[in-house]
Amino acid sequence: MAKVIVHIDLNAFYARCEEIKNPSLENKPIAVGHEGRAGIVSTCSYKAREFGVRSGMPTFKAKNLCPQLILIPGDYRFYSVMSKTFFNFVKRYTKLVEMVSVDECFADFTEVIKGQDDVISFFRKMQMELFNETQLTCSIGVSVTRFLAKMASNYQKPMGLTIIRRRDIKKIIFPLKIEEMFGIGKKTAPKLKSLGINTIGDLYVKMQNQEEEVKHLLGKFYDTLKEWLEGKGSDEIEIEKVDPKSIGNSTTLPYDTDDINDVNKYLLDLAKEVSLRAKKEEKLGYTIQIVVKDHTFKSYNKSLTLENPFNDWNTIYEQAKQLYATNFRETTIRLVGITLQNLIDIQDMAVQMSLFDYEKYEEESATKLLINKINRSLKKPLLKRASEVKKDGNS
DNA sequence: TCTGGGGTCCTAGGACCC
DNA sequence: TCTGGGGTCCTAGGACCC
Repeated sequence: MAKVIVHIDLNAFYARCEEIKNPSLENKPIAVGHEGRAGIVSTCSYKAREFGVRSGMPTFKAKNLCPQLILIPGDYRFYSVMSKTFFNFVKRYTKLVEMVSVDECFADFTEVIKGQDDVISFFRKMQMELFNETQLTCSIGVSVTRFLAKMASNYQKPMGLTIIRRRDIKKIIFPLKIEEMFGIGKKTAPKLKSLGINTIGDLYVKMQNQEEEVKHLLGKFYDTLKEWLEGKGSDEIEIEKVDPKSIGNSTTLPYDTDDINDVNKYLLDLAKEVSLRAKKEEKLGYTIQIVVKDHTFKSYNKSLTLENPFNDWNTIYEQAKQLYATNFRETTIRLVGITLQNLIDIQDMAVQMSLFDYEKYEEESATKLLINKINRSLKKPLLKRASEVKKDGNS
């Protein structure tokens, strides 16, 4: 029996929040984002979109398109409160809710819908209820898989409601432009177009006629896409919060620079930020990665995996500094970032060691990492070498 | 005055072990 | 003795999403 999978998307969420805070902004072109170097539009109102303003657009460009655009700095605390209100609202209907980001969720309405003879009216009522209680507007997509529900919520905005049954795929999904397909971005779309694929339906047809060509282009993704288009994609809702796989921070510098001392100052701030977040999440990481964008916007990653996991700012900073110095000393850069990867739970680590050892380990991890590094290079047992190195260190 | 910042997942080559 | 093949880990880069 098919499930009823719903995707709910809050329309122009940040911009709508600003309108709720200050109703005089309603029906005006507004955007959340900051001015100046590297300022971009985070979200804009539908009025602003009429002028061609889009999210991700540099703010100066948005201003050019729409001189009367009202730029508002983000009030992320307020957005977070509104976001929680939204999720709590959905959870009143079903506990099977998966939050995908601040402004969207998947939910399993299979049980809720049983016995409802007018599904459309049911979701319309829900949509109005959300609006009346919170002033938030949303688009709702109802289908049998996550992919189709997502495509459905995207089909009509704002305040859209779209139901896609399996038999509607050809009618609703296939005529859409290929770039409107979830998972196809601005790199893959042109490649598909060069094969004569302009719509999602074209893609599906080519999957039958020119299988090898399309497969070569899409790799492993081919099978996933095919399943999606046949209505056989995943219909599972993940209720539990997913464990982060990495924790990172990055920043665009106020000016391009090749001064390593300048960069180190930013690396220090980033290291502290990453450390703080890792500790809050109770995670340690084995791998540190730095990311750099040069003045032409090309990005580079360099990473390093250590023997023992860590999350103290000191180790993060020292390793990042090292990675930077060995790879980018001569580069003029505009952005730098640090990411901690290969994460494990602190508990898992602490259980293996005694708590006492763990606390000590945390304090000394920077020293210990160094010891391990030396040990590895000498290929000698840890404890023996550690005592020797300590002695050396004290002398 | 081009292009934020947070992520996830995939690919591919090389090192290394057996 | 100069050479196979499988598996895993590490690293770098790229595509995509919100």
